[in-house]
Amino acid sequence: MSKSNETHASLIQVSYCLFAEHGIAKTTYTMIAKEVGIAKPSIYYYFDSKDALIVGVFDELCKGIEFAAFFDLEQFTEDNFVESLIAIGAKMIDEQDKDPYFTRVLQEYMLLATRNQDFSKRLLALQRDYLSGFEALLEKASTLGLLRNKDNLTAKAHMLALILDNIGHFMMFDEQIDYKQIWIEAVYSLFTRDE
Amino acid sequence: MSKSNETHASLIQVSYCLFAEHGIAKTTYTMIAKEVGIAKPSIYYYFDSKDALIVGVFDELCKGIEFAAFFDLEQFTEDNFVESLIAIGAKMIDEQDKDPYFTRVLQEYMLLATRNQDFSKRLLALQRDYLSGFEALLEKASTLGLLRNKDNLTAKAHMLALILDNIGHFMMFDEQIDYKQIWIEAVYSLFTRDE
DNA sequence: GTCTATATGGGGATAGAC
DNA sequence: GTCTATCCCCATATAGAC
Repeated sequence: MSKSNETHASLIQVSYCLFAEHGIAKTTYTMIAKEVGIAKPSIYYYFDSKDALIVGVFDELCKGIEFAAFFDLEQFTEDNFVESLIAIGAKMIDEQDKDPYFTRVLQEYMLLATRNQDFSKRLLALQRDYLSGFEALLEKASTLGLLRNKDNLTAKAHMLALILDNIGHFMMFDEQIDYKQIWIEAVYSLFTRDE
Repeated sequence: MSKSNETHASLIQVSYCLFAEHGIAKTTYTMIAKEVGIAKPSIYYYFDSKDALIVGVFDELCKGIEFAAFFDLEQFTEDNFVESLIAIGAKMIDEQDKDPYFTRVLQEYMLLATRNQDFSKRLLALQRDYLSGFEALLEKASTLGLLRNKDNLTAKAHMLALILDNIGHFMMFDEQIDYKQIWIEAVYSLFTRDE
């Protein structure tokens, strides 16, 4: 990796952490430069403005978090459907547990998105990707005859998406809740199972 | 209302709106003073610092949003339980629809709370209030024999709290989802009903 | 690519008159 | 209670050498 790429990556990485710790608006070039170990004006060689840096961090944040990165429709079969769904949710909860910065920074961008079309378009696309992903998943489950009830698949799919999403929000400042159990209950509530 | 109280209330109200539109960090005394129609230093008569103003807006934000303000346990009976639960959710969704500022400002404070003990304590208490409120509600439903399944009442209660909470988040930037239907599905998924 | 030096603007906050 | 005038600081950003 060239020196240029190294510094670029370091700028993104450091900014990401500082955005989580102090918020985007209160993170300054002075703080970033100090942490990266370069002079403040050097940042302008990589990003024309603070806004450009904010976009750069967002680009990085969005990498590899689309629905398909976690859910592979093919892997779900009649025999493993419920278990797979629960396992993936548990995995996502673990990852958020390990990187508490992620949710915070994402929240920062969600708020930015309420005032900025570019961000709102991209976040909306991401959200829609998850909603339609869960819809496809439940359709497959329905075809396999695994659902307790086949009505309103769309609303049910959205419900799952909402729960998984909000677990992240809650985790930001309440560690005492059994999030995996909530996810299990949500999944069980839709699927038939021995009781 | 005295002149003093009038200005105080106006400062809170205007700040609340500006916080939603521009974010707390990017809202300045200059903007607030202009909107309220007083000179910038006059604000210091009411709030010693910007931090004090931020707390003042938060105090106002917290008024009347506790669980009991929406859910009265007494009103839930065997006959109206599911309908009441659905109706209250629908009412909360309508209110958030009418005041899109509320969720945004609350989100701003949630992020502040990740860096500030005072805010995090108070938000945590509010969250716990909702979680235990839903627990009590489901216990009553269970006693009345209305639940499909009596296991893991806590996780089920938390699931409802999560969904209602996150509907607000989603509403911030996606108006095309049938949120009331999602709430209905969530409620139905726990209660027995004719199918 | 990275530096030092510097410009410029606007933020929060205070002094003190009315 | 509200004003005008003013201070200090630090933010983003630029100029230009190396």
